[in-house]
Amino acid sequence: MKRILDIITANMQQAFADAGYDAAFGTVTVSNRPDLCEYQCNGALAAAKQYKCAPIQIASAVVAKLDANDYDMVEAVMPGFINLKLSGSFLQRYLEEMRLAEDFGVEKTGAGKTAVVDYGGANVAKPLHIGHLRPAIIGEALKRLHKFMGYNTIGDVHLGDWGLQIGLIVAELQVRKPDLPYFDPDFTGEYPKEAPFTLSELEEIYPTASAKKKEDAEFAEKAHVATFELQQGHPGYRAIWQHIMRVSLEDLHRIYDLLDVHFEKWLGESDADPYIPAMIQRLKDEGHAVMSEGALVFPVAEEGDKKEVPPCILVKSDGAAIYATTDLATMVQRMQDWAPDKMLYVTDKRQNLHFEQVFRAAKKGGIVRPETELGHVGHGTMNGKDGKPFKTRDGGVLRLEQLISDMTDFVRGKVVENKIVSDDEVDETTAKIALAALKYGDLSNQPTKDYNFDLERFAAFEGNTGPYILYTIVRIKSILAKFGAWEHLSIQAPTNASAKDLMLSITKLGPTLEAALNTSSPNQICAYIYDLAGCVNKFYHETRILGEEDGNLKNGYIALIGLAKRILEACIHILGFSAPEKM
RNA sequence: GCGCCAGUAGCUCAGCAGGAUAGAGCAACUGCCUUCUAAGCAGUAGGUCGGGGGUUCGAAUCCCUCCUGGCGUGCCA
Repeated sequence: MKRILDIITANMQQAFADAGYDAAFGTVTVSNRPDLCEYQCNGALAAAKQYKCAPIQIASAVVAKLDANDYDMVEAVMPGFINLKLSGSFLQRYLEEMRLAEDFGVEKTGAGKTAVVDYGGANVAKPLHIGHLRPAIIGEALKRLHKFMGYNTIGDVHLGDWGLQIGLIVAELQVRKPDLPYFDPDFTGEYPKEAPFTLSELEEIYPTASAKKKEDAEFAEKAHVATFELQQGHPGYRAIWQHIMRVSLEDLHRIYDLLDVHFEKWLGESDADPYIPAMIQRLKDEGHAVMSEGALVFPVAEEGDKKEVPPCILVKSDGAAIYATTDLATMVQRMQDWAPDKMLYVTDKRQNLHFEQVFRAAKKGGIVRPETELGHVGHGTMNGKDGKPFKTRDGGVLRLEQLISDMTDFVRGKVVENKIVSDDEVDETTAKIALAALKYGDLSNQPTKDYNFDLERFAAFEGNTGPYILYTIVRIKSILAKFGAWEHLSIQAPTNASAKDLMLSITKLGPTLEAALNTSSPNQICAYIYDLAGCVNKFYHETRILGEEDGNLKNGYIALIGLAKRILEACIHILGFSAPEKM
């Protein structure tokens, strides 16, 4: 469907042309003075200089040429604004078309394209902690947004499952349990099916080994050797690695499920490993990769750089690969297997320069096509309520699972207190509200900014929060349930100001989603549904819906809130949460 | 040193392809439930948009400069 702004702008441009002025001045915007009008055009002010006459004269001349059929009000006001109000019948037609169209007629800008969203960044053998929350939530929302906009989407968790961290675990395990068959070079039988550690042991082994590495040079050397041998295919170490993967993945799945975050692909650095040798050879052959200070690097500095851009390091001076290498090799794999048009990386913003380097190398080295879109969504840090890094009472890193359960416990208390839902529905309702509070609290901030996590504020049942959005939906659901079948009812022209405001808000869905996609900013969707929910609540407050005696009018009201509900639900689905039946 | 980001109401944040009176939420205060869920709605109060220059008829928004804070800046991810 055409955007309303495009329709009005086209009208306005025609009017400018008809009045003898450059049509380019006819751009219409949403009004910043809703008390005066719904849409405005400031072109006459800009045109005044070029045509050397008073802006109000131009505005008046244009208004005289404007086809007034679609408007309730068209006026030129000092110093030269052109103010517009849409007619009720125009809105009625537009919303009815939205109601009947698939996905509300939002233009599928990604149709036929494939987008890979790389988010998560979980490491095996380490529990998810609060640092993993933002990439998971933001990445999931961006992936779903791309899907809604027509892209074929592939979410990849891109596990940290390779390299020194595994070597450290192998080395530490050997210290603790040297008699295990994995360490016996003469062992020829089948390795045990059971892992030689539990999840909680595993989660303790890694930090212990990591700390030991710093103090114990001999141990560090062992870990490096183990890493090397693992990568060379040492059967015992590979078997341990398999155990680590199995035990860890099961737990990672469980936690991501709690967040309603789902990956299409559970690939990781280990999957990129096989692509590295050929890639490096090719980059060498083509002269992209050169030796520098003992390392093999890919220079990516460009003329006009404001800052010094260091080269991408492909092979360290000790012969090992590094994260830039696996990131590039991962691109090789993705291009080969999926040929995506777009790759989006959701990680901490501090990795910005790294991705700048990798993207440049990917383009220069022909790893991706020249037109492949590469983007880094660098998110800010989630800090504690006091604005300082989030820590547990004893100074440790808070586990993601703990954060979720803290939020859930807090919300459960309120749900029970309200006594609206029956006992056997408490768990499900609580889970939905808690997830909405957590995700909306995060997503309503700009991704790039740091923000402070405040459990009470996010789960507050008033204000600009996830629960407020859910409550609005629940109210509508309650009315619709009492009304009966409503899906077939048609939108009618607005009968009062709050109905019209609600309709105007609904029309802004498409532009909002497009803007959110183009700027990778789910917060724009949050701002939109907050506005929409406000319009719904105001309409709800001012209009007796079920009590309306005029059946025709009542049907129109029902159709309107039904459409609002569908849009709200579509939006929160993109954001990654859902509404309960009651709350 | 160089680069990037941020500085808007007491607090948390929108707004920033220039436009009319800078917007929300929280906190404070005031109204509105015998009527579709008051987890709601309406209102009052609260701001030198970090400072200073400049461009413009018009700047929170663009340019310059300074201050403050955070981050990055070749072999961690």
